[in-house]
Amino acid sequence: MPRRDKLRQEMLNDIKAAARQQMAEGGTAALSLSGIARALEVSQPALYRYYPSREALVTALIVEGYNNLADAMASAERTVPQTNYGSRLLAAMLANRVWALENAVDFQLLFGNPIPGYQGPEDITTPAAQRVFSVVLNILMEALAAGMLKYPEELREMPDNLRVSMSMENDGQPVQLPPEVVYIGLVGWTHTHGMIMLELFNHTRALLPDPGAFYLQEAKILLTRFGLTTN
Amino acid sequence: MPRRDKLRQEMLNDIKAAARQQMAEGGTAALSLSGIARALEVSQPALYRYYPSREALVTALIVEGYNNLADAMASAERTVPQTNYGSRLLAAMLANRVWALENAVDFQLLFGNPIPGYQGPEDITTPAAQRVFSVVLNILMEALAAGMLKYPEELREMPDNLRVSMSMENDGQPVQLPPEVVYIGLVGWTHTHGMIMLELFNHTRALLPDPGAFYLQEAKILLTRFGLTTN
DNA sequence: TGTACATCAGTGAACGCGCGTTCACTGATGTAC
DNA sequence: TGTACATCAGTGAACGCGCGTTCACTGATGTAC
Repeated sequence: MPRRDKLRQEMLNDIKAAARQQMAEGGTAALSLSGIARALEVSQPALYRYYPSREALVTALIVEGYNNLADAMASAERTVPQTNYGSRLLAAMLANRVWALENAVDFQLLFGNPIPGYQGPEDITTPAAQRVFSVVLNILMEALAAGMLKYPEELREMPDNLRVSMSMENDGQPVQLPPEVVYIGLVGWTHTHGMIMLELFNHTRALLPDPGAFYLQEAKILLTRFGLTTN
Repeated sequence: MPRRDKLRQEMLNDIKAAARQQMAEGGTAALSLSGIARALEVSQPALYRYYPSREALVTALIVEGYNNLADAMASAERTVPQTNYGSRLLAAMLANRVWALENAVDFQLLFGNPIPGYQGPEDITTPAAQRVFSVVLNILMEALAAGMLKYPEELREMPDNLRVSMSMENDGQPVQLPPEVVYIGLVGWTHTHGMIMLELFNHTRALLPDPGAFYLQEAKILLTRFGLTTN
């Protein structure tokens, strides 16, 4: 890579890092190009060499955020023996919480209030978002194929208005997922998401001495509900 | 009430209404005194007759929001016969979702990203927040007293780091709640909160054809987990 | 290896905008006697 | 009922600030021959 291109890559990363730093201090709404320019000691118009607008920078941060979260979950899950589906799911769920707490502003960017005046290009952000969910769905699909996944009774005859539909890319091949698998994924996602959100914004502080232990316990209970064990 | 005082009350309400209107259009971060002044066709400094600062207005909106949510849940719950604890809880849970969807910005104000530069006076906001949770806890306490609440197995011997502690005012008397009851409340709260948050910010749109049906189903399953029935 | 040109990074000045807050002031509404 | 005074609502002007974006320009880095 030519020298100039390398410097450009570094600058792109520096801008994103400064943006995150800024949001970490003043919240997601505090993201401003002028602040970034100040932090990097360049003039404000210089940033337009790298991102055509503030919106474009936000989009880049969001996409990178989804990818980082998905990577964190995937690499946590990969440390567990492949056939131990319950433990793999547990690892992914725990990684989700840890990532959210350690990257609180990124998490807010992805799952918090919509950014004022920002209308993200969905064709770019939604595939990135699906990557996160796919980490979990992949494990569920493997568990299903191995006959280790138990459909709970209430799903035996799933009413039409609950039939979740989703297809997933697997080695480039679009695969239509069984509604039950997506449903199970959603149950887990909604519950863990709620725990994370409430902990992140301090709503459970006065109640829960150890939110991590609570999270762990509920995650395990979730797994047993679908016939999966961990150890 | 003297005429001037009545006008003052109306103005206080008009300001809050305009603030909500403004946030509904541009998100919670779009709340600005100048915008409110414009909408009400008064000069900007005039607002300082009513709220000493922007912060004070935000605090008022938050407190009112918690109270409105608690009222919505409480009045939904009260339409059900008192001894039908499961149905009362279900009504409260459903009211929670409906209120969040119908008052999306208020909900964001209460449970979304912290407001930039705003450090709320916790001695004012936390009692208001507790009122919401108390609606649910009260029903659980009554169900417990009636012997209708089933502690699930995993709570038989609750480890210390899961012992949630909370006391509640009941007719002015502070009552120490059994950890198990708070725990059950938390399980319900975290799960419903996650479903609401993800639906509110459109993260489940591509997956769930009918988020309301999903919510209802999960709420019912939650109740059966603790031995409560609905009908 | 050297030259001529194209590409790119970055600057300083400027535009137009909205924001929260303070201040001295006017005029209307209420209160005490 | 009338008068004198205090309280309150609201105004216009001003302060100081930060923001995103555009523009014409300079100087450095890379490329073609």
